[in-house]
Amino acid sequence: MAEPAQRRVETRQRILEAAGNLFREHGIDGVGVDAVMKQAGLTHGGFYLHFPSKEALAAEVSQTLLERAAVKWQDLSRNLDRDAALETIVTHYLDAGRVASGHCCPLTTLGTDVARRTTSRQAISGALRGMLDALGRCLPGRKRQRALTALSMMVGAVVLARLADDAALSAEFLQAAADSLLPVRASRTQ
Amino acid sequence: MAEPAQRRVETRQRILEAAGNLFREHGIDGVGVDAVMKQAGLTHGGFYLHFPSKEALAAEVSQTLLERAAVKWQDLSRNLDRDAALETIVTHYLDAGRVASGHCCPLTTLGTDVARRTTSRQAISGALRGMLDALGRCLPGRKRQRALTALSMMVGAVVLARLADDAALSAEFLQAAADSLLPVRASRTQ
DNA sequence: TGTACATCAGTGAACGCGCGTTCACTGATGTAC
DNA sequence: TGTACATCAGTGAACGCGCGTTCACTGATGTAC
Repeated sequence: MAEPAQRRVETRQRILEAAGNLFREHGIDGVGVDAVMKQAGLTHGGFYLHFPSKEALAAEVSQTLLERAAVKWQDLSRNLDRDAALETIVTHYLDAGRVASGHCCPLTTLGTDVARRTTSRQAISGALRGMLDALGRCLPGRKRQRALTALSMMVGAVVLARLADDAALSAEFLQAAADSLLPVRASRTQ
Repeated sequence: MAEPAQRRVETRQRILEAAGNLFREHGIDGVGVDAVMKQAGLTHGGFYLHFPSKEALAAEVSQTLLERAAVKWQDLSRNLDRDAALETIVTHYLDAGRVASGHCCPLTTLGTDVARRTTSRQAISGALRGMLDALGRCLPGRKRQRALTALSMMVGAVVLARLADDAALSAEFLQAAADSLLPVRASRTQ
């Protein structure tokens, strides 16, 4: 069966997925429309049946990825107890494999790209607020302050881990951030 | 007098300076050779008298800016007492005006750009180590661990402050990081 | 059930703009005599 | 001191490639009769 409308939605989704991976790995300016379409198993001409421009795709990709992360954190922080939620969020975020492969948080890979484009700045702030809320729910004490510094530390650690050419230094950044954010676990993690 | 060799060096320096500012503000891919040369008060044709390619310029710019920061931190950490050095480094790094104007640390504005280019990754790691050493010298206790998390937090706070479209949220990130890193001052800073 | 037609996602050649790079030329400065 | 020449940083027109975008066409699927 697979009625045409359904098929169309699936194709669009494949393009978004392909772009999400490629943009995070090589940057928005580092990937052409043809590469995205090839990755999605199509040819470049069909792109404009699904998106009005590359810029629009970039905006939707970063927005979608960020919202997905924010929603996931919100769910975790509501459905697990504090410590378990925090540990899940932090260890997943700082996972060395994901960082190395580029499948990591769009804040760290597209942050500067997106900061320079006007498009969807507002949606990004919304996602940021969602992430901060979720983190605050998992943290004791001065929640707002601690959520702000925790998010900063996670983002910075991933940015720096990707920047260091040396795997050992990369790992140090990720490990130090994890130990600092999950003090109880610090002793047995390593 | 101003012998020609001297003049040549100065011109080259002007180009580097112009590129440093423009690249940090708009990204490497967001600025053309012609824009850099115009900012330096020249026309684009002369660029290749000073640099073999735009890519080479980008590598030298990021390397120079990072080394400059690393050296400055090293000097501060050696010539001031601990608390004063730390306060100078942190408040300067997290200065809201500099962040907003784009004259901030190249780690936060060129980080992802540079992470994707092979050029000069090694020099960058060198600068990172220098910054970590300097920070460690200003911090008590487990110096290495604290230097890693402090640098991560500063970098992340600036990245997030630039990403947030809302000035209040921006300021929150910078303030929270400063308060966390300079606990003694926290009460009187605000 | 079979044939003719309509729809539309996808194809791939072509277009055109932006930008990195090249090159013949200019004009200011320094040197030789 | 003045004139002729050499040097070379800088100019700006031109080139060509990459890439975003367009468009005439294809071919598979669904509908009418």
